[in-house]
Amino acid sequence: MNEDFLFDMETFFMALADKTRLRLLNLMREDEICVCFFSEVLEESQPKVSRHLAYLRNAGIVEARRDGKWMHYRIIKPENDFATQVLEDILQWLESQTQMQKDYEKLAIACCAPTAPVTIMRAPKPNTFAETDMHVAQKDELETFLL
Amino acid sequence: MNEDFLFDMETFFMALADKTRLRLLNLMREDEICVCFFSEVLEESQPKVSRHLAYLRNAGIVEARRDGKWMHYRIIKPENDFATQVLEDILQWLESQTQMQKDYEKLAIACCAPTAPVTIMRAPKPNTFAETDMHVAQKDELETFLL
DNA sequence: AATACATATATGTAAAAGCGAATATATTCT
DNA sequence: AGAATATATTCGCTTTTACATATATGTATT
Repeated sequence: MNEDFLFDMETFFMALADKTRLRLLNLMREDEICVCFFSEVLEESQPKVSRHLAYLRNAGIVEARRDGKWMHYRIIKPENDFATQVLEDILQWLESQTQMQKDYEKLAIACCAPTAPVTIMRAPKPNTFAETDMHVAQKDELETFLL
Repeated sequence: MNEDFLFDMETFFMALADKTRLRLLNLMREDEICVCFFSEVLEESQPKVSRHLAYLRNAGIVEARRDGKWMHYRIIKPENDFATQVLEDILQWLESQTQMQKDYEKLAIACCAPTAPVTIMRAPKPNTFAETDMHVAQKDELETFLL
């Protein structure tokens, strides 16, 4: 599907031209993620996260899946093949950035913490971290990150 | 050079999130181009073109070269390797779009026209088209495009 | 140096995007 | 059904962006 009239480049790039949205994409790069984790990890209000996710969804970059009360968002392959290629490049790019790496570590630690913050206490963990046990080293990091 | 603090992804994508700027990039995809050609081909005012070129320049995507009265703009390799990769993908993407193909043809025809429009009469042609002679078929197209 | 022309910048205004707070909706639990 | 939880949407406001018009700057020509 490369019919250009079906895919709006402006909307696509506008969706990527925002730090919050790039951070959201980064957290989704391996797995679908529940909304409350975004809010917790990025330390942003729930409405703000929700609005930015809607923006990404309108641009055809992510899609949502309902799971009871929870909404999980994940990156999808855009309709346009060129967009898909660009998106893959961008995910690699994000992975290379220190800020994004920090966010991602914080997600990992939040998922593995024995006493989760209230906001995500009952929320379903991303599969990537669902089964992981926390190591001692990570417990130490927890202090640093969640303070 | 992939130090992320040296390269602002937001600015980069914001620069790409505008149709006028994408059209400008498309016209530059093979060669540097003089400002008055942009204005002529896109049928946009010179100040508007100039502002958008400044935007692209701030984002580190194009650079300008002065040639007497004329300013030539061309695409440059961004500082960041990931940005370079994305930019290459985007140029291919542009090339695939019918709107962009039309712009490009119009550039070719404007450069080859025997009686150039006033705005570009004395302007230096892009090298790509500087030596080209116009074919009969293109002369016919001229009527369609420049009317 | 004065003029003319090409390009750049500044300014005023309208449109759009972002945000927090409050509210609405959907789902589950009791 | 009603309360509680998770997410989405709306509203009023501020900030940003885009465009048009006007003005300034830089070259070339005279």
